Amino acid sequence: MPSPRLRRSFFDRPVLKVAPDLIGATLLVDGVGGVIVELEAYHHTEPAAHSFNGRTERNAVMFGPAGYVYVYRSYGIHWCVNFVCEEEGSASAVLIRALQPTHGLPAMRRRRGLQEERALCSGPGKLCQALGVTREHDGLALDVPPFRLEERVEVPEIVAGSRIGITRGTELNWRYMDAGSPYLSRAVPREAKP
DNA sequence: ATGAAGATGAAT
DNA sequence: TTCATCTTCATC
Repeated sequence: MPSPRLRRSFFDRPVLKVAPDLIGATLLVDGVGGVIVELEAYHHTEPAAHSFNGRTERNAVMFGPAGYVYVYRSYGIHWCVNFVCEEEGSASAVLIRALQPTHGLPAMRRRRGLQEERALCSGPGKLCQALGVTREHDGLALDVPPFRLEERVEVPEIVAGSRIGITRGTELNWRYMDAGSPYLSRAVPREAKP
């Protein structure tokens, strides 16, 4: 039987508290998805956050209430999906970086043009392609179809590290991952901490 | 109006 | 390590 669904209020608290609590939750888009095994937190006071320099057309959703989806285009090629956290106006979010595929594997393989399970959702651009997430999803609530988010049933070993592809603000408390998962976008760094 | 950089991924 | 590909945003 399915786990309880996460409500939007789950995200209405500090982004650094939400991030580790989301590891192990299941994300589905139109029934396709899997278990979140890696993500990164972006607080609006961080120079690396898209919201750091204020509201723009692209990041507008980040300035709204918690529990909504922020999708942006990366390198002109890929899509990346975030969940907005904290109270309205705070403009903080978590970037979903990797999933363990559990639902709709055939659809994922078709969209990705690959067979290898490890390669389906092991990166922010990859998982958006596998789940069919695009600009169309920007601004949607994540507790309403096509999105569905289920509570985790077991708490994995969660470790934190520094964010990937970020040159400023590299402290070891922004990237969270399931230490034992083979579906991460990158290996657990040596300096990772519990 | 223009240009430089970018929360990536795949191939070499 | 290179490159594809193009939007976004700051600056001129």
